[in-house]
Amino acid sequence: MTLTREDWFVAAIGSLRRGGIDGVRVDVLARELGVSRGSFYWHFGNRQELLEMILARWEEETAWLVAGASGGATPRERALRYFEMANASPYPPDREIFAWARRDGKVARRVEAIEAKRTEFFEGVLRDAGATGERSRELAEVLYLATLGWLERRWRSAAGGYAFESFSRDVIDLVLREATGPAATPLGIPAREDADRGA
Amino acid sequence: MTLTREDWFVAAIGSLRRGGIDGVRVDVLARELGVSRGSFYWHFGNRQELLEMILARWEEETAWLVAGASGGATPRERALRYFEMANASPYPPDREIFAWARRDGKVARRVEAIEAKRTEFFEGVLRDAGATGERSRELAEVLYLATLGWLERRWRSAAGGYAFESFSRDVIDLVLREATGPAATPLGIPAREDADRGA
DNA sequence: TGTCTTCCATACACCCCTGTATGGAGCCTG
DNA sequence: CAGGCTCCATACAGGGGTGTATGGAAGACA
Repeated sequence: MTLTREDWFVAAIGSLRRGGIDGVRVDVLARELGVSRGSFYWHFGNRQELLEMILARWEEETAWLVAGASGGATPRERALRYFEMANASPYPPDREIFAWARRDGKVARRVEAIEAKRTEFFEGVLRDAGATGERSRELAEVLYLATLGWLERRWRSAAGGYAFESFSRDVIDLVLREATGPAATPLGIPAREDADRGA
Repeated sequence: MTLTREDWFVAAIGSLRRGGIDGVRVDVLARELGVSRGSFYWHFGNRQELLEMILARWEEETAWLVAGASGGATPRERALRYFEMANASPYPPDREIFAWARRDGKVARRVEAIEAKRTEFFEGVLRDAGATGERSRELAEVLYLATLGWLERRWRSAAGGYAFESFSRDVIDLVLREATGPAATPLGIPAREDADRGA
């Protein structure tokens, strides 16, 4: 019944979900696993090495998402699959990685690179749906930000009873309608600021 | 040049932005303010009292947002004002409060109560725009989640050059079009799952 | 001028955490 | 069954953090 490096990693993900990156502490994990810290320092050089493993594993998530979602037949289905997979992802949670990135510039740069790949995926989806270059970039951002908002809020209250399936369909369809639509005037709204600075 | 309780609070918000709630440490603040921890323990009973002050101050933000945004003439303008104010809020940052809530059930409950007020506001906006009861709740959630996504991502890369003004206008108009539209079939999309489980 | 109040410094006890050094139990292998 | 390898326990040093007790400086006030 000896532990593996992966066992420590799994326990670390649990601590990460509960207490953020600062909650990932080797003595806490050791107590949780019922062993001493001596075991940890055999499998890992130090705590930082475990944190690096968490970040590296998280970085792999996006390739997994994009590969899986790309199997969808239509643009709508590809976006839908991405949402579904992100919602049931087994990887380290985005929220805690982002919180970590806020406190560590090196992490922030790596997170930014991964997010570029994500929006790139949505951009392709929207181009396939008929959006032009500039507009597909912006709408891709809307789609991606919607997933972030959802993942941020879903851990409590299921977003007020609003089911994930409904939410993802709503957002995707709202954006896709815009992408496939005429889009002469951006949104059927008077082109610039007309009724804005009204009062 | 003596310090006030508010001075400590302001310094705490700075630490909160940089290091999350775990980064709010009295000895760090003391070094930052150039005084000893003895000063802190005169103004506050303990660290927890400072954290409570942060949360209480954050709770006040929503009333400020709703009151300010309610001055808008049209539903669209009210939503737009909410977005603008949230984007330039002087209150403790949502992101860090949410991260805190993930680690503390008591905080989570208070956050949930505040979020209910926020979605309630958007719900009213969408009802004013013509959405029915159930639909206004769902679309309100879409709007709110979009603000969360934005606030999560804006700290880096300005969301890929996609300006806040464009983003907020896009999201609001997308949702408002849906709210004011016919909405017989929810989104101009075949009512239930038709092309979904296709391949 | 003496005293009282306000605000902060200093010092102490204590806890939690990291990293390292060392030893030891158990298994595998010849 | 001797030796080596794997995995973990124990013990130590050290840093960083909280909270408390006590003293002290500086102004208000009579």
